[in-house]
Amino acid sequence: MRRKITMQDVADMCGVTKSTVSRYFNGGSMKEETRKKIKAIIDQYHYEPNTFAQSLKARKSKIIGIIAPCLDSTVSSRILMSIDEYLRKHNYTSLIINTNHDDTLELKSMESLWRMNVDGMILLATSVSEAHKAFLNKIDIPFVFVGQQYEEGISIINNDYEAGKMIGKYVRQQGFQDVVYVSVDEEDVAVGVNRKQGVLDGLSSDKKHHVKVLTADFSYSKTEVCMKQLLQEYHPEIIICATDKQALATYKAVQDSGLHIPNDISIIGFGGYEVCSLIQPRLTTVKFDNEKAGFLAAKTILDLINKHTVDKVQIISYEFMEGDSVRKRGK
Amino acid sequence: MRRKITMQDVADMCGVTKSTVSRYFNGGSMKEETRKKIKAIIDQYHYEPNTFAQSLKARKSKIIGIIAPCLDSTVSSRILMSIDEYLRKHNYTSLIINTNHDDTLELKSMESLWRMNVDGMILLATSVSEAHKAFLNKIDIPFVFVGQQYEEGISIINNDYEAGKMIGKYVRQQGFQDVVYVSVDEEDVAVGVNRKQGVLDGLSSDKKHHVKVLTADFSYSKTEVCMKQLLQEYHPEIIICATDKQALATYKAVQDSGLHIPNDISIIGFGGYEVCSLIQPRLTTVKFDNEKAGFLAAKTILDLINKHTVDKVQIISYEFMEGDSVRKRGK
DNA sequence: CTATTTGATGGCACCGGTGCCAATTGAGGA
DNA sequence: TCCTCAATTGGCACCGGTGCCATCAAATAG
Repeated sequence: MRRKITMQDVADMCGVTKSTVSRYFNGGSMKEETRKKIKAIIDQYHYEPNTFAQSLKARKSKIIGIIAPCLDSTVSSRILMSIDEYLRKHNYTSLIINTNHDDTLELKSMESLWRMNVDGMILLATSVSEAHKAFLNKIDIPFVFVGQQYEEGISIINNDYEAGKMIGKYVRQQGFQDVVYVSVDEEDVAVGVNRKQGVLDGLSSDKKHHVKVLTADFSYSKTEVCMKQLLQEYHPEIIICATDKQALATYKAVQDSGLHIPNDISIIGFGGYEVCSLIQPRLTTVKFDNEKAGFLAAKTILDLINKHTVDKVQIISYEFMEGDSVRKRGK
Repeated sequence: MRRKITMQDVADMCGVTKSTVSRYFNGGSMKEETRKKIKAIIDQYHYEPNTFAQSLKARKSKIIGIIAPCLDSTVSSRILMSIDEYLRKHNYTSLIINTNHDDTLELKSMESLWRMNVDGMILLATSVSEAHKAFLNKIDIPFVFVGQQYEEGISIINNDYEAGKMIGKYVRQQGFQDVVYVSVDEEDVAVGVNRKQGVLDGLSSDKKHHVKVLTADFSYSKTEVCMKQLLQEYHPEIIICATDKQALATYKAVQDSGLHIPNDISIIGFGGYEVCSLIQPRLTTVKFDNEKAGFLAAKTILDLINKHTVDKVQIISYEFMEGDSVRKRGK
C-alpha cells in the first residue's frame, strides 16, 4: 500500500511547484496546458488536498461539532438528520459525537471537538452542569443548545410547558378525574420539569383531580416495569406519559394486564413518532417538529459564525395528534 | 471574542519555548516547577493542542469515517452506536457522514473522508456501484462494508439468505398455502435479492405454495399504500415483509381493513426492532444482531489499520423471535 | 527597437503542532 | 577549582497545504 500522495508529489510529477498546483485548486489563472497536465496526474492518482492542512492555514475547519446523547432515539436521529442536511447544503461537515447519556463523556467530547477546531457546536444536551458552563465560558466558538434552555447562551427549545398544559386541559375537559403522569428525572429540565409542570397546571385549574406522578426514565424497559407495578395495585382512568416511548411501554403493560385501551385505561404520549399512528389503537400524542428544531439549530449556528444576530431563544411549536387511545366523554 | 490560543502563546506566557510545552503534553521529563507553570496557564485558558496540526505531523488522524445511508432507521442507528462505542474505547473518533440514500452524495462523502485523512472507512452501503469500486481501488486506506458483501474487500454481513430460508420453511411447516412476500428493490443485494431468495427457497421445496412477490421500499408510507392496494383485491393467508418497518405498515393496512391479525392474516417481519414486542399482537420476526455487526465492523477496521489479518467475510447470526402475529396450525 | 504591461510561475513564510539534536545548566567527583 | 555527566530546555526542520510577492518571458505600446 503506497503512501498517500501530497501536493508536492503532484507538483514534482508535473514539473511545476506546489504553488501552481495550489492555484489549480483555488482558481488562479494558468496556461491551459499546465492545467491539463495537472488534471491528468490528479485523476491518475485520485489526489485530493488534505482538509486538515487546509484548515490549519485557513484557521477554520468548516466542521460543526454535534454532541448527541444517543443515536438511536427517534428524537435525536430526526434532529441529527435535519441538522446534517442543512449543514451539508452549506458546505459544512457535521461531526457527530455520541455520548451515550454519559455526562463525563459529554464534557470530554466537547473538549475533543474544541481540539478539532470545529467552527461551532450544537449540543443536544440533556442537562447543563456547572462543568459544562465553566467550559462554555472559556471557549470562543459559537454554540447552540437544542432541547434544553441555556440561560447564558442560544437555545432552540420545544414549547414543553405549553404543550403539557394543553394536554392537561384536554384531559380535564374530557372529564378524567383519576390521572397518572409518568415523568422522567428532573435533571432533564425540559421534559422532567417544564413538561410535567405544564401538564399539572393544565389539569389543576379545579381541584377535583387526583394526579399521581411517577418517575421512570427514557427507556422502554424501566417504564414497562414501573407500569406493571402500578397496574397491580391501581387502575387510573388515564396515563399520560412524558414520551411516546414510555407510552408504548405503557401500552404493553396495560395490554398484558388484559385491559383495553381506551375503554379501561386511556393513554397519552409526547413526541409524535411515526409509529404512533401505526399501532392499534393509534396513540394520542403531541408532535414536536424535530426537523424544524434541527433546521433552526443548523441555521442558527451558521448565522452565529457569520456574525449575524440571532434570537436568544427560539421556540418550536407543537401539534396535537388525536388518536384513539383516549376514551371519549360519555362513551 | 478573542482568538484561539496556540501552543506558542502558552509557551510565551510561560517563558519557555513551544518544544517544552509540547513535551508537557507528550510526556517528556521536565522540572516540576516548569510543569506547574505550564499547567497553570493551560488551565487558565483551557488550552488544548489542535488535533489537526497534530495529525498533520503524525500522518494519521485517529478518525474513522463512517458512511451511513440514513441516521433515523433502527438498523443504522444501532450499528452506528455500536461502532462508535468500540472506536471511542480505542481512542478513535468516528466521523459519521449521512448520505440520505443518495448515491452521488455517497461517493462525494467518501472523497471528503479521504480528504480528511481518515485512517479507515466503514461503509453501511446499500449498493456498490462501479464508481464506488473505481474509487475504492485508488485509495490506500482500509475500508469495511457492513450489510452488503463487497467481493473485492472486507465485509460484515447478515445471514440474509439463511434467515430468509428459515422463515420460508417455518411458514411452509405452519401449513400456509397462500403467501405474499413484500420485498425491496433488487439494487439492495442483501435484502432485495438474498433475503428474498432465501424466503422463496425455504417456501418452495414442495410446489403447493402460491407465492406473490411485491416490491415496496424501506419507507412506511410506500409500503402502507402498497398493502392497502393489495388488500382491496386479495387476502393472502400470510404476508412476509422484508423489514419490520414494512411489517408495521402492513399491520396498519390490515387493521384498517377491519381484518384481524393473525386470525385473518398472519404477518412476519425481519429486523427484530424493540417495538415489535411492544405492539399487539407481538410481531413474529427475525432478529439480526446489529450491535454485533457494529462491533465487528469497528474491530475489523482497527485490525486492518494495525495490519492484523482479518476474515474477508464475517457473517452475523440471526435469531427467530416468535410473537403472536402468525396463526398457529390447527387453530 | 526599447519601455511597459500582462499572464504564468516560482520562492517563501506561515498555519500549529512534533521530535530530533544541540546547547545550557547545575550537581557531584577528582 | 575544573571536569564530567545527566537533566532540562532551546533551535530547527518538517507535516501538507495557502497566498502574497518577486521573477520572468511574451505581448503590446510608443
